[in-house]
Amino acid sequence: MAQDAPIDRAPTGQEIADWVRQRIRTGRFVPGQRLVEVDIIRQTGASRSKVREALKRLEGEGLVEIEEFRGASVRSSTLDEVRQIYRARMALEGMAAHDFTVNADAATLERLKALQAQLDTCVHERAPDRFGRLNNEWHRLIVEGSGNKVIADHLQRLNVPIHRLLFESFYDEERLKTANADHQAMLTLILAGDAEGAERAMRQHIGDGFDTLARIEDEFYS
Amino acid sequence: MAQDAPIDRAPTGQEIADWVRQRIRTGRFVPGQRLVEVDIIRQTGASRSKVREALKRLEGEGLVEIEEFRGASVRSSTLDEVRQIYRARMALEGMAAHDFTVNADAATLERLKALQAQLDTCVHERAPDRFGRLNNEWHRLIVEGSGNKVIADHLQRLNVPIHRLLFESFYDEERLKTANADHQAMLTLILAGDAEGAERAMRQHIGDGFDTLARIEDEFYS
DNA sequence: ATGGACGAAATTGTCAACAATATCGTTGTC
DNA sequence: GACAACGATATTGTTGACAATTTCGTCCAT
Repeated sequence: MAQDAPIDRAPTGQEIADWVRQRIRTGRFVPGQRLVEVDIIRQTGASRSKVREALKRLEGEGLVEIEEFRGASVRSSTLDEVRQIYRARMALEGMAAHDFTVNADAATLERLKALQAQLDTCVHERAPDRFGRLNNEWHRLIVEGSGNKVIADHLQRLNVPIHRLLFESFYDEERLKTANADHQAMLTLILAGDAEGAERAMRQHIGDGFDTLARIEDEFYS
Repeated sequence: MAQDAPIDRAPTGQEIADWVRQRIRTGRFVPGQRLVEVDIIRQTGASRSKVREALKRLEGEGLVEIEEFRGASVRSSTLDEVRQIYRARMALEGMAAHDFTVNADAATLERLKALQAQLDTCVHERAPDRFGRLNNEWHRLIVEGSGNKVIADHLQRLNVPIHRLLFESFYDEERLKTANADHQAMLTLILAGDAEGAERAMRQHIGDGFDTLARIEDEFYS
């Protein structure tokens, strides 16, 4: 599933960008780490122009930082910047939840119900890692099902730098339970057609997610 | 103020991207128009690598479309895509209005009041063009003053493809009046510290903006 | 040992030439 | 006149070599 190996044919700039993004998400490229062109060339088999193109693209997305004659490095986010990202997520994903309630078709609703059942299982089995993955799918399903590609695109960009953090919280079992309860409540609101309720719930849910995260970070740094 | 002439020293990729963006905003590059590398080189004095870098960057922002061996052209938005953009704006700028109410300092509030006074004058003098410019400043002040740079950044990207549309509506005098009334009402809510009220008002205001636009487009195309 | 000066190596930035492809006008045929 | 085949031109894609700058190790004086 997750393509992580070098690519056989000559990769396009977009593919290299994807490759780097993935490695940032999975934590193989950590914040501050320098991204040396030759290394990427060796690992992907791409030409230098393509690598440089990809790095420029990633700079545009705010994922890497490029200094003149020093090259690219993975940008690190302060806690305050993470807070700002979460605030943007609250706005956009809240809107997505609203529009999902209005627009989602029957098949998508079924998929959401099925996903919810799987998430419930994870809670019972105390499987935070699997919960994290399914949780991501759950959120993505809402966003894609809202029918707003612009919002989906911006949310995807917002999520990359915090991707790893999205899993952190679920090792706290209390948080895992409340998060799942949030999802169940949202599902009920969605099925009832209460778009504004779903939006409020989504915003609250994401806001709580950040609060948990901030608490963890505080403990970590104190 | 608006720098439109070629640049003297060798421009950076970012500067060329800005240059192209500006020309798209001001309508000198219209949707569908092809952006030939040599032309941009001639007009900016930049090297080809830089121009190509800039175009790739703009592609990443969704502003231009690049086809293999056919080059870059200005992307055109369908009415539905504009609707999606407005929906994203409602979410993000609504959140910005909320946070502005909580975070804005006294100096910024004064600037907002001054701007509002200028806008009132424009309504009296029936100056839709000036109103459009000041209106943009008004919205930007709210966003910048909210203290959330992430949201500010995403909003700026959202606005570029619809920049010209933002002026269209104000040639309808009715719209100009209601828009200004909206601003006044929002200012009152902000000064009263009613963050949630300000957010609701902002969302309503932007939603109405799109409705007006959609009506104009409908008339235009029928 | 510490710190500075120097130079080699590593890394990024720039440019120009060439290859691949698309575009457009011309010609010839029906 | 319509249309296909063809070639000339224009345009974009790719590569490699070279320049500019930083980085890092070495040597030397204190």
